Amino acid sequence: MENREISQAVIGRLPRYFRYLGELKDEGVERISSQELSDIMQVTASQIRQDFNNFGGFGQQGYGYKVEYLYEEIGKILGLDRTHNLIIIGAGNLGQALANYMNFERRGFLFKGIFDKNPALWGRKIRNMEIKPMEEMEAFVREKGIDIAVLTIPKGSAVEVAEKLVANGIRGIWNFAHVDLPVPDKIQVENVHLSDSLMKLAYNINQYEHREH
Amino acid sequence: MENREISQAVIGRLPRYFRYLGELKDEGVERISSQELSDIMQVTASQIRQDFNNFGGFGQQGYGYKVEYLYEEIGKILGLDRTHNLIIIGAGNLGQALANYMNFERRGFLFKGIFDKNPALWGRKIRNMEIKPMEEMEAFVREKGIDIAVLTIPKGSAVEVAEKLVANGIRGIWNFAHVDLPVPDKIQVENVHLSDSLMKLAYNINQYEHREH
DNA sequence: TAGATTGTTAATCGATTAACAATC
DNA sequence: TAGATTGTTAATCGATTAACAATC
Repeated sequence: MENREISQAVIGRLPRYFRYLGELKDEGVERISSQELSDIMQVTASQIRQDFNNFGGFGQQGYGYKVEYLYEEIGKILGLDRTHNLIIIGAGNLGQALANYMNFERRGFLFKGIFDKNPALWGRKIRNMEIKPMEEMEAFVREKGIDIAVLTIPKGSAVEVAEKLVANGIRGIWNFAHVDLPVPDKIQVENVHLSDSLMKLAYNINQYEHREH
Repeated sequence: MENREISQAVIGRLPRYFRYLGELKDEGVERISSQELSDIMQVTASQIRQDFNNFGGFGQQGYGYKVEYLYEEIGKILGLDRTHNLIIIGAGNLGQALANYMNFERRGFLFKGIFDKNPALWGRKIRNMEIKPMEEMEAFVREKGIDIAVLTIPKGSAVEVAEKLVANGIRGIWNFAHVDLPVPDKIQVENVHLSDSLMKLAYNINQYEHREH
């Protein structure tokens, strides 16, 4: 669809646009101007128009944007019109929580398996899916065409597991392990470092105290 | 300690510095130059020096930085030298997973309570802490001096709960609900929108396919 | 003292915002 | 046609990188 490289700053805003447009659509709103959307989302109308125009004109001068159309188009840009096969590696609390979060399936992320190295968990069912031994992971990724692996394992083993995933054709890793993964450029990694996020919150709380106000 | 406003871009990098310095410290490394750290962390030495200098000089010309000292100082900047009282609101899968994530305690985030509106969960124990009814949350926040609330509830009730938290003196919200919280400026919010993160990963995976390579 | 490396200023780059011509 | 609002260029702002003088 598109050859220019879009900045990650723009990409990072797309899911939020998508969310707001989905809500507007559900409320039955048919059209919206960048200014109206600006008021709701607290970003400048200028940024909204710039962002959308990275992907070609979705609007109509003098009219604005058709909510449903824009929603669909942003969904396509995000790749939500296709399906992705996803596995979870690490069936601890967080892995189980993510497995049970049904909403991902709605967006085309198909939960295909969950693995753990702990034998005590093997065979136990989560979302009607048996937890499998880690040893079976590599063949599974290769043979079932798994696109995305969710890493919810301790950081000690994360790098090694990531290497195996890459060797077996994974395309993206959603990394909850508290470590940076050294993978080839062609593999996409999205980090969710929860403790980093909490530290940032702590900083902002304490900082506020030290400011004059 | 500091009056200039530090950009969120800088703050966002501090936890990662903290993590790497902690690892270096554990490995027994005593000193490091910005260039060496640059090689390890894959950011420019210039950025490292600029970032640290936002908070005053931590290094020594001709020598570099003392790892342990720098680690301690960044910890202080992040407010990890004090404790924060934290509650979790929503005892679903994610709330339970976070409650069980012991590591936060090590950083001074003290788990003081967990609440849910579902009576079936009341009294059940997580990390030796009984799940309490939502009705008790407001008084608890007020009386126990709770600083941080972790919101792991559906988006439908998140805004209303956030308002109650604010009214009872909360200082920061770690928001996992898929909605933006309209709170006063003095309340800090750190959003973890998991599905946004997954969509971003999906975009990058699909985008890579469409590029020439 | 000479060498190394910071702290800091200056230059560059990229992202955001403003402005306005194009056009529905 | 007049009014509204986009698409897009230009201006501004902020963040990153480069350069180098200060100094340990």
